[in-house]
Amino acid sequence: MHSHSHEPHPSGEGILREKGLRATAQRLSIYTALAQASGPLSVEDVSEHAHVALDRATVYRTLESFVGSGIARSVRLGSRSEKFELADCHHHYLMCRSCDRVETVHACLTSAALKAVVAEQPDFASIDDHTLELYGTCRACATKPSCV
Amino acid sequence: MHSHSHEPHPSGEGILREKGLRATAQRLSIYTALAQASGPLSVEDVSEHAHVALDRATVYRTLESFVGSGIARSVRLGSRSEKFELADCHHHYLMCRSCDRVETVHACLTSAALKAVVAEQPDFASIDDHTLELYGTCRACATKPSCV
DNA sequence: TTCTACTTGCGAATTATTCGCAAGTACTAT
DNA sequence: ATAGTACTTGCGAATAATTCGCAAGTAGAA
Repeated sequence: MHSHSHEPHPSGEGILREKGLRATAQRLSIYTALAQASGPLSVEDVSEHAHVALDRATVYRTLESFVGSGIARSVRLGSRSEKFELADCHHHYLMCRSCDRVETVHACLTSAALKAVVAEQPDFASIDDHTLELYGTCRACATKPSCV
Repeated sequence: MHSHSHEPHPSGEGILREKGLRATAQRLSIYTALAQASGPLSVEDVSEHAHVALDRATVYRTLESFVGSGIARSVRLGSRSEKFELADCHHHYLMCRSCDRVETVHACLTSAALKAVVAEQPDFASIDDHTLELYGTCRACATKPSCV
């Protein structure tokens, strides 16, 4: 509600310029849609949330360039189509097998835990990123007796 | 090369019966293809490696039933299409960003490391599985000066 | 303001995945 | 071994997801 003092996310235009991408209305709109989303968006989701009309190919190409320049990342949480989110914050996902609810986890593995996993892999020089997806049962489903 | 003493993997037929699936030539062939593969296979890979002709829809349906009954699992290592592997052994993947090589990691996170990640998630009752994908640079690429 | 390279929209082409149905066959109980 | 039934398969077409080529539009540099 506080109008235009300073944005929660750094201005989309600044981000795009920084990465050497031209700041078009379409790109800014796609960036804003991602920034305001509560989770990863599919190409269709992006089109629905954007405030300008977007051709499907434009959305694909834009998201591809966002991923290429490190602005966004692609995730595939079991859905048929690819989804995208801003890459500004590393996190993981918790998924309930019973109700398909997806929760974001901001905690992360310690570097010691990661090192332990790759200790036996002599072929890898360095690990610089990772994804972790956790599957389980959320409390609501666990207490429901109908849920086997 | 030792002919027919006893198989490395339990007989496909036994596995299928155990899960309540009819043992057809197609299913056994698909099971064998997965068992002999060195990594996850796409639907097309399965068709190529199977020793009988397989209709595409049959491969999709069979893999779906394998996943449903816990024989196989589906993985999406960045590829456009879904891939499948037998679910008989939990493991993770290490991927080199420079050469796209994918290596299997048999070590796993400790339960303590996992607990630490979900410590702040009051909504989840239990975690029963997880996937972990590691991105980095393999030694070959790290020593190559052309590799930035 | 002009120029040029980068972008977009459109339409069509590919690729991935699913569906409906008739014919085939594994398994069960004779 | 045989027959019956439910589950599977192959085929063809449908749907969904993603990519491509090209002409017109536009951001940003000069």
